[in-house]
Amino acid sequence: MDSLRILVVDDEARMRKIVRDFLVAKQYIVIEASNGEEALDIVYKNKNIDLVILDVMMPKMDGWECCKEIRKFSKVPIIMLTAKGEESDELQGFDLGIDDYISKPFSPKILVARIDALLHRTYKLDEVDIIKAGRLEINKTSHIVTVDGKTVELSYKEFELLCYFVENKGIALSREKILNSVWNYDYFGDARTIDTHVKKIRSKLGECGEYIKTIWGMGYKFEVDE
Amino acid sequence: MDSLRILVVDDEARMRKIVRDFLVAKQYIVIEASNGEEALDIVYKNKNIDLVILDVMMPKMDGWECCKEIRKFSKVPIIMLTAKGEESDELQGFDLGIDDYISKPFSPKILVARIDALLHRTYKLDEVDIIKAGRLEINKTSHIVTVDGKTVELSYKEFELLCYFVENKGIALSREKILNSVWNYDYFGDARTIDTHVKKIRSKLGECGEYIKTIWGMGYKFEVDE
DNA sequence: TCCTGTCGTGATGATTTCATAAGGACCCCT
DNA sequence: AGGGGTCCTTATGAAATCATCACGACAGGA
Repeated sequence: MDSLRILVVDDEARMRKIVRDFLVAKQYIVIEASNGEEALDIVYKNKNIDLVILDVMMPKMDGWECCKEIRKFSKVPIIMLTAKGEESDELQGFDLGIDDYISKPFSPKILVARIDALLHRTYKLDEVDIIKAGRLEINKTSHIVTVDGKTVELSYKEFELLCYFVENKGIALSREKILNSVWNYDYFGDARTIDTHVKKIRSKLGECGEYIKTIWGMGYKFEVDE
Repeated sequence: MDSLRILVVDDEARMRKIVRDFLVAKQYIVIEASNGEEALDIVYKNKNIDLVILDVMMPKMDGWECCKEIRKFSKVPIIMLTAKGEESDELQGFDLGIDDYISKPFSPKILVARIDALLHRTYKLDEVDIIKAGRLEINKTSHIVTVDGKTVELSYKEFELLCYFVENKGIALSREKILNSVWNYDYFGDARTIDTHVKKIRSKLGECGEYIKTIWGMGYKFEVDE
């Protein structure tokens, strides 16, 4: 994932610096604005801003106002920085379309956690679903399997079957169970078709193919040797 | 696996509908409650609820309170729906015995993914079926037998037979009974075949083989010496 | 073409049978 | 009572039989 671009809007340079330092440390790209109008301008011209951190208290155009304006043309996630005692403003904030708020003073942990959470919610970053097993890595999101980092080409069914094995590692699986889970429940074909798929997966995975164990008279089991 | 039953608790009908639609699409059975007390009642009376999705903000009895009450008599997995900015409550939530939380607003994918993950955590692991007897351990799920922690390779029939013995430890079993239980009822071969299997199991189990006692003129009995 | 599923074959391992040895129970005889 | 014989049961090892699996090849379909 490439670095995400975060716009920090605050009239106090000191505050911007604090926030920037935390974010830069977390590999984000930070753009700064010292007032609402400038922020509006930047968001408008740079369509690639991924998140806006907006201070409430600013001269000329305050945070709420700025937020309202941004929402007229953009759905970029916005986090508001509110000073203490402004909790009553929360509801207003949510109505205006902010996605989260952080009360000052805040800890760096809170700041980064909230940003991460919001970015995840918004861009669904955490849906990346990776399962590792020994030298094997399965990325369910991108449908990619690697052995020692090298990509292995699997067909759709092979991928499904492998996922099922890995998700049930250590469990002895009968052919019937496998058929019912990986194939549609209305599939009544030959259970031997599993053998064929297992064979192909094993050969494609190379040495990792041995992770799929045959349990004689029973079925298969996925297990990583120690 | 049959359809799992999920209880959705939220005072807003609109919210319940959103969640319900996603879950029904995923083949879950959805039960609804519009407040904490109702939820409590449903969980108490229907022991077959497999998961509870609980909104935090509810009139009368809120989510935390409801969770605490449910935990007094049930271990059913609970996912909390928290509104924005309630992240600080997280820790409290986990103390109260919730299993996961999802911040609003959430994507359907997140919701379903978390539910799936939690159900797997909760019920898959419970499927692990381990029987211990002296220095012997039988893992029925992964079809593994160990003596003093060392794996012993048993064939399918041997495994079945050993399980039968262990599950009936202390009970004298006639050959006929064993045949009828471990072999298919339509097997009419020689009962001597049991002897052969017992012999193989005994030798494979080493010293633990002595757990299988011969009862002269009768059959066998599994018993761990003190 | 590539994916998926089916089939036949030989190899492998599991199961059963069989022959024989070993062991226990019982009885008779001293 | 105890030794020895006999009968019946169980243990053992080997051989025969049987079932399952891996593999290659192929067919139908997207």
